[in-house]
Amino acid sequence: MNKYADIIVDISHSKLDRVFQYRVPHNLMDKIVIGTVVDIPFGKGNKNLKGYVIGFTDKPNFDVDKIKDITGVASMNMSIEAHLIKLAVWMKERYACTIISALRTLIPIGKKVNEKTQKEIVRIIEADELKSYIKMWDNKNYKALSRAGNHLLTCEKCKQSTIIKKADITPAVLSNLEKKGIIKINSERIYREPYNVNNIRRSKNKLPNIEQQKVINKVLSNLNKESQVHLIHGITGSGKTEVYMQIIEKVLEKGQQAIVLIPEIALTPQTVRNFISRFGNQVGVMHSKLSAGEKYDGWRRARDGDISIMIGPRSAVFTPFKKLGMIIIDEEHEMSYKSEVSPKYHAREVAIKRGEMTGADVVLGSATPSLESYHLAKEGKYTLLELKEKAASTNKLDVKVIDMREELINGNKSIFSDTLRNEIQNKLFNKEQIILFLNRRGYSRFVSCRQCGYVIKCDSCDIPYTYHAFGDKLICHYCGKTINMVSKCPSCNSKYIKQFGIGTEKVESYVKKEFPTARVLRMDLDTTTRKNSYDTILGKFRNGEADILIGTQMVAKGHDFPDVTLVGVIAADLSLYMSDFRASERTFQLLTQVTGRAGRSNLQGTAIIQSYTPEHYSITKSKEQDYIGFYEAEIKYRQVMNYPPFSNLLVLLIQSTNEKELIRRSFELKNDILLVASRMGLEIIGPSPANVSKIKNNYRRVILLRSTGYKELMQFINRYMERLSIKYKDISIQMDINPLISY
DNA sequence: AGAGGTGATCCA
DNA sequence: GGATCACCTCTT
Repeated sequence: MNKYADIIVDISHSKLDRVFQYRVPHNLMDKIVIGTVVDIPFGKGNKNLKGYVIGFTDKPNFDVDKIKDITGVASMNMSIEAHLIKLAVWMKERYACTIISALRTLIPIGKKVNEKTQKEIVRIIEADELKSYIKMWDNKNYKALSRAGNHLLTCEKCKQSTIIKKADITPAVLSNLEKKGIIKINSERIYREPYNVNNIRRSKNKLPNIEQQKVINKVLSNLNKESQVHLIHGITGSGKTEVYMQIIEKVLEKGQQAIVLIPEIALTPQTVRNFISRFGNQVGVMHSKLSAGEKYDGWRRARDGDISIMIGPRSAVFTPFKKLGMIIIDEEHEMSYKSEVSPKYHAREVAIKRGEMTGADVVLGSATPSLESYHLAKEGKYTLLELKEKAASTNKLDVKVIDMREELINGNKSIFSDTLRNEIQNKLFNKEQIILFLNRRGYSRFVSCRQCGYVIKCDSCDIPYTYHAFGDKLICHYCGKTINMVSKCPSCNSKYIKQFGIGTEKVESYVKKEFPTARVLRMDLDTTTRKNSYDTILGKFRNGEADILIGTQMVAKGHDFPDVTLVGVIAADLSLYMSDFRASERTFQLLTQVTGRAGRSNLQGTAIIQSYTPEHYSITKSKEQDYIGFYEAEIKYRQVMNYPPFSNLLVLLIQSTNEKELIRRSFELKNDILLVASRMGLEIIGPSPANVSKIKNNYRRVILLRSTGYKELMQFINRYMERLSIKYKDISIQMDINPLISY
């Protein structure tokens, strides 16, 4: 009886996103299982391609005479477990992507890499015998052999690279020695280590406080039972990392493995160092900036059980552990957990699904949980665990909100309120450190003509240029286009050009003007383009080489600065009035996070929030450091407005280089959708211009579909979207389900 | 995706 | 008739 495999072909195209059947040759029967990556002949030229085995059958539903044989198991042995194949199928359903793009996300190795080996030289004869060899070589003037021999006298075993360097020889000399029966060359597979493990000092468990112990016990009590999601709501400095580590310790003791997700690649070095100091060589790293070889080795070590903890950003959720016991998601509210490219998956959702499939538990941790997660926790779907005390004995943070309208009335036109200026002065005098936060890079937000009001815009995007003082340039933050600063209005030729709004560069120049003796560092996208600049700036600041750190949101994330006693938020309203229903949540999270940087010192910490709308609950609740108060207010708003978590959204982003056609076709599309969608209970909003209505010469419109249930949205997509995207192939339609960014 | 086939069109 | 090319079909 012949056996046939259901195979997904490794070509990313919607037309090929279906099962193809191949015969399993008898000699490969026991080698090919669900999850095996195989080589197959495909198409008229029998082109050799990779294929992913996702199932088997005895009776193929294709003409048996036309079915070809599987060539063999693919090289590099990239096969994965069956449950990960199921996860890919689930992703196809949930995120409306192709199976192949889901599989490629799970198996992230594109090009072929070599396994790295290290050769070890072992002397297999006695020293005396070697000495007589050396004498003979010296007589014959065989200098290289003699040098190698002398080195081998001192050590019985050494690395090939060592002896080559120390004895100044070539590998040919070594193979000669091996032929003579003097040494044996052992080849050993070694793994590439992205981070240097050796010079990290080992640390022990810290004694948890009562609260931490309770949380640890609660999570551990569910190990090896049905998968459960725990949400740890822990204030900044409550010691969440220690809790994670002690949970993982027990997971490892049970012979299981753990994944730790962090929001950004930039946070990996410090997290990895932390975990290595506790768990040594059981720790691996995975992220997209690693070299192909490092990725491959890390992936293989995880799958083959050589490591037990994987740390990384969202993609690490796919780590092919075979005995996965725990997935931890730190800062679970961060939007970086959702992919912005297809498959547009959310790592939290994938983690929870993977937990269901494998029995692994999921721990979500945050000082400011996402509305979605906290809502589910309150409904009892997740265990809600609280850490309300600071683990270390630090002082309570004092947060002040300054009404900038009053400053203006009192004649203060500066970007610093009197309070902030005085506090900066104070802290500089006391040699304490300061962070100034403003969530916009560049010098000023836009440039316009005071005579005719013309705003200078990028000609490929519908967005004003941002002025950058460095280089005296105008830069489009959407397409990167850069032009020289103008001295005359391009429209009316007047020379009354003025810059409006503030960015981090401007803050820096004001700081230098008002506090000339202060040593200043700036950290934003513009100062962190080079490879290590991010760590360099942080390192300098932590070493006390600067008094003031100015930066965008990258200064807010998870850093521990024990000498910072003042955080100044220059303009808290920036993120508040964006056309995004998540603006309040984002603002509250950001303010809580950045002000928290002043709360890690033994000295009294102060945070000053400058705002033009100090009465907004994002700001007042952040001042009171009252997450629950914020949650109660925001969840009501979401309910009244029927926004997530009370509804599910599907964004159809429609793009074309032809604006008129785009408008016409987007209305046609809406009419095509109207009947079926409303019959399915979906609400249709739009089409309307996207937030940024043109990027890189592509005009953008949005149709929003809203539904109470997730299922209805998926049904809509599965039934109609494929047909519609064919009918509307003249304009591009992209889908995003429950997006975190606003279109 | 990529190979191969088909039919329209243009040129002489 | 022959070359060229846009536009399809098909892949197990």
